Amino acid sequence: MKEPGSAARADSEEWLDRVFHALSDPTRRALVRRLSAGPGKVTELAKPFDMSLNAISKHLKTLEKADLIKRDNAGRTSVCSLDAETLQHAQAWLDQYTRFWGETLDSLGRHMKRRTGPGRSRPAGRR
Amino acid sequence: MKEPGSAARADSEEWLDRVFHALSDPTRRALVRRLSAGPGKVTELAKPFDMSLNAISKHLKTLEKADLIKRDNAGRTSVCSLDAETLQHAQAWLDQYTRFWGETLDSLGRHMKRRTGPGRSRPAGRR
DNA sequence: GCATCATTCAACCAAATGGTTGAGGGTTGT
DNA sequence: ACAACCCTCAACCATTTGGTTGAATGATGC
Repeated sequence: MKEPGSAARADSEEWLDRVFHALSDPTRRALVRRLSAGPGKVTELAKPFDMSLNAISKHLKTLEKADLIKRDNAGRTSVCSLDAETLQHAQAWLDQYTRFWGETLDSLGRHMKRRTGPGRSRPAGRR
Repeated sequence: MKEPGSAARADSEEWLDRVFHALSDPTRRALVRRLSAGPGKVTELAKPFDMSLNAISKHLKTLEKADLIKRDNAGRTSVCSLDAETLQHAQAWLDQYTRFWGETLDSLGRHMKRRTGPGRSRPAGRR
């Protein structure tokens, strides 16, 4: 079901759409933060927020569709918990860009000749 | 003008809103990818895409407002380049959650019974 | 069986998003 | 001066988003 690692071809970046979109909302990030401290029932998760339970339910659904959380349905309550694997995949995506820049800023900057190679990254020789 | 590190108030997560939102669009991610290989003029950047130049201009503006790119205005052309620092800040945010889970998956994973209890799994780093 | 709690579904709304086209506004070249 | 070029601004449109309320579903408790 999850394709971050598997069919990661040009088409299936869709999951990144969902993940980053899910993370672009402060309420949902707050939910992620809360869930990072342990699972919780929906009503419990909703309590701190100044909006209807339904709103939170929708936010959780958004997070779920992004595979950022999973639900454990136990009777009449459903317990949500973080699925950090997806978070890691998102981070891995960012890593493609931040890593190279970390190097550039650090040490690579000076002994980096302009590599006009075919595919590989070429450090922006900026400013 | 950038507050990722400084005023970490509840409100100022706004920049994360912008960054993650900016990254939630495939066109904009493609632009980021392209820019990671070096700066480029707007028309040049727009060429590979199947949409109007104006659309790309707007996407670039979104990326700019998120501090993900910066513009260098040279005469009638404006050259965009990646500002990976912001990308790094976003990654740092994710790191709060993925780091702790990396551990969990690695070592903690096996002696970790399914903790469906309300107890809590493992205190993730707060803040 | 019936009321109640926990959660989701459905309809609705205002606002934002992603795209279009068309009109400018500077810059450059002749 | 003038046309061509690069890019942004403005208006517009369809669709999505984030929120609301109200009803429906389903498990629990009396």
